[in-house]
Amino acid sequence: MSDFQDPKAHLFALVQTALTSVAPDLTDLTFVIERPKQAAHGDYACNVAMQLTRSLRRNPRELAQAIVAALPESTCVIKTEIAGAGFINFFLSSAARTQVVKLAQEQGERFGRSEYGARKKVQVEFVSANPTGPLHVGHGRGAAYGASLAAVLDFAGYKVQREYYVNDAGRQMDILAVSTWLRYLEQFGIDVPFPKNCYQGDYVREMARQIKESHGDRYVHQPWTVLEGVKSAEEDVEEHLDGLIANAKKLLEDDWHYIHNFALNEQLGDGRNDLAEFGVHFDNWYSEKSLYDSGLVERAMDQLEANGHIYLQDGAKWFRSTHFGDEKDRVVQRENGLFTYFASDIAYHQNKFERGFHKVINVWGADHHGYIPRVKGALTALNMDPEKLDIALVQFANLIRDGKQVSMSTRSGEFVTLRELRAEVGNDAARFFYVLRKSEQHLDFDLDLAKSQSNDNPVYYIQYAHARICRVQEEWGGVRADLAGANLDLLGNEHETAILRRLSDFSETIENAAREYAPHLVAFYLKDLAAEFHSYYNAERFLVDDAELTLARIALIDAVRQAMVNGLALLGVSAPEKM
RNA sequence: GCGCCCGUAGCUCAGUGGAUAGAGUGUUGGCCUCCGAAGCCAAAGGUCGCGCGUUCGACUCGCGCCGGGCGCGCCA
Repeated sequence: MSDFQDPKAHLFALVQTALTSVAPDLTDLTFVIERPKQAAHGDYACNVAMQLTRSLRRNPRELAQAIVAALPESTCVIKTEIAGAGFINFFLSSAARTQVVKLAQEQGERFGRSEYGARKKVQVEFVSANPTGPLHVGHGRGAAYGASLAAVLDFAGYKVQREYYVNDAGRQMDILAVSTWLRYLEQFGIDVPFPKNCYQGDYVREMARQIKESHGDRYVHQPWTVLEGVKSAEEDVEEHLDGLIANAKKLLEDDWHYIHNFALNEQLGDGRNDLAEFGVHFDNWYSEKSLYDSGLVERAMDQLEANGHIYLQDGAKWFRSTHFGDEKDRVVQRENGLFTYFASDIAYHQNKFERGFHKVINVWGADHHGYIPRVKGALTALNMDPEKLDIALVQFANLIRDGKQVSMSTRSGEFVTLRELRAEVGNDAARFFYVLRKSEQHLDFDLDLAKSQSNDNPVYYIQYAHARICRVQEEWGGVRADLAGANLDLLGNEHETAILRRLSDFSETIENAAREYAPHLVAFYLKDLAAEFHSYYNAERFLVDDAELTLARIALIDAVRQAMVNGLALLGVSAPEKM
């Protein structure tokens, strides 16, 4: 019976056996066993004869004949034929075709899992948005993609860690803290003009209000002290802001850390809740600040310097990334002594590698693509293998409302938040919509379309198929254990054959999605499966007078149900029994 | 200017180097006395941006163009 566990692998082995007599000298031949597009071409087709034709200088159809003649006997195969340019088409026995139904019964929620990843440790780092405000719809795409990718990798047999890199150090957090403080001062009538390059959103006012409520006027300072020695915003907006930050630190002393941490924890907590409601969870939240506190940044810089990849110019320290294919060298330590974001990022990636992953996968917005050469260069410079780092670039998600693009900017406060999006279209539709495009494709998220009680929305199409199956099974009234005794040889009409083929491809689809970092393949698979089910539903009745046939059909659609439950779970979409 | 991504039906998009390129949506016409019509069936719709190359075979790989998006800071 083990032959039937995976018919495709079985056929592959048969062909390889045949090759040992037909072409014993060829060792590095590549060929595939694949699903023909048309059912008339059999259950599987093999292109090996065409691949052989050049090296053996023989007619491909003749070679196909020779290979077919050399194939070992198999109860799996009832017929082979040679077609087209030299394809070998295989027609499987009923038992081989229907074994997937038994597999689904036996494996249940594990149906579709595989050992493809061989328990190798991989890390998926995603979202990693600065905790300086609510997550917006762009982050949503990274969240949905990363979560689905991680789930797919897990299902394909990898040991997956989901990580969020928290940018809790650096200037952006200082800007959030000073923004909060200035809003706080406003509540006491302290008139310090709120800079344009501070965070404008109402959530900043809300945090200021909370601080006032808990601590009264404790953090109030007079405007002239706040502005003392600060360059005017008209002169230089960035230096103006840096001056405000410096004064805030000086005036508030230890209280600065309170405000800073309060704002950080509020925003990080808000993002964490938002993501959890979206069905997106992380195993590890890695703090950028901890890289400094534990000396990892300095250690990484020292090692780069010891390896001779750092030089001094204009008072700053530069990493010679051009040596590793980058277009220019990059500053790691500024003239003022502060490390750049790049410096902590080098230490972070070094640390990731030291944690022993087989693959480290970063999900980044496509606008960061120019950043890849310098990070890989730094890893190379630290004697690490840059091939172990994969960057999955996710293209922009634009939001369309009333046929127009909505502008998004955290600083200006004009963004549409992920929370708002979820409220409008629902978590299921949002999760599914986000992964229905391959990551390299720009996504226009049409709010009006997604909002409209959408028959257009494919998630309903799939969920409806699932609900229909549940309804039929309810009507049937039997118990799932009865299905083990079904005579599956009764399944053979056009619709049943198509569904059996589709179900047999489930596990392989997951593997492909894992290999290509392409969870959208799962979404499209489920759409196709649902379409075949709906078509079957309309063409045939499941509950018929013939009890044996009924049982076989219920067994089949139960396997469809299982594939849908498992597949939708990977995408973070629910599988309701009623809609 | 350089780099990355995209270009497939009117529109939105799938398509591990294989046989006659597929869905959804839109248009037109059908299907509920029957397990849920949020469904199904059918018709119509294509120089796969253009050119050259590799290959037995190219939407798929390579090179060069054309068009669109994004990125090229001592920002993160």
